[in-house]
Amino acid sequence: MNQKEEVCQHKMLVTRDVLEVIQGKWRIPIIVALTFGNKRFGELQRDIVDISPKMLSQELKVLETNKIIKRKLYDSMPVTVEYSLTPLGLSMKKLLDEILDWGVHFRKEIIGK
Amino acid sequence: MNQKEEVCQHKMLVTRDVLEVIQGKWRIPIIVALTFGNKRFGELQRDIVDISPKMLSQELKVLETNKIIKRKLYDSMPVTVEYSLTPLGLSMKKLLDEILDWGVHFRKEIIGK
DNA sequence: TATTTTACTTACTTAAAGGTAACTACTTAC
DNA sequence: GTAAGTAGTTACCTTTAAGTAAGTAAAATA
Repeated sequence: MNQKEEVCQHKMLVTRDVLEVIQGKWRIPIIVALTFGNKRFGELQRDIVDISPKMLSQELKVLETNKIIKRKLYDSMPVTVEYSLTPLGLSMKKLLDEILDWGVHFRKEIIGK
Repeated sequence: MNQKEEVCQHKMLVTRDVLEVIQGKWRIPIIVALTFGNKRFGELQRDIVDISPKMLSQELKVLETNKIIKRKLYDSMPVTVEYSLTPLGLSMKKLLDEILDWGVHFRKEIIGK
């Protein structure tokens, strides 16, 4: 295997790791929503149209496990929970921006404006 | 709905479009492989470890439909086919770089070096 | 004529992701 | 005591994604 092929193989490995973390219909939207500020369960459910409480709960857990988001419980009168991005989550900012940039570009090219 | 919420909703919409295009286990790896140069079906199969001809063929078709890659047939002695990135595919370079950058960062943080 | 090479396709199966609807637990307000 | 708001959970079902194994086609090579 030559130099170029080795670099290619390594990039593919890294890519797979990333995909495991961000894969699925809801994770990126959840992270994007949280870039607009910390939010409670109900707020996320309102912001992310069509997500069910089951999926939201499930994906929040995965993101927490991967240290992308943080869950904070306030034992106020009706219990409230606040979700926020961790430093690792915040470190996705540039990646998210590129997704959005390319998305806008893609819409113009394919979907046509 | 206030300004901030509208921006949030719009970003979420764009995100969903992007996810539809790059979703799945194999599409990003295929695109990454092609950033290393044009390749034939067999080469892609060798580069992308574990992909079956069925999945490769299927995903190449989707990427072609979305104008990310181009398929060129050479009617040489045993027929050969060359796949390459279109301008739209090439425009993903920065996005791919960010995926890789963040992936490297993520490995350090979570998987631990 | 049989084998190899290239690029797939097809039929079938399994596994993973996602959706739906109803329910839980706790507290406060009426 | 009943309803409403918080943040989920649970069981079940459907859909989609992915894997497996074998087969196809066309031409050149031996």
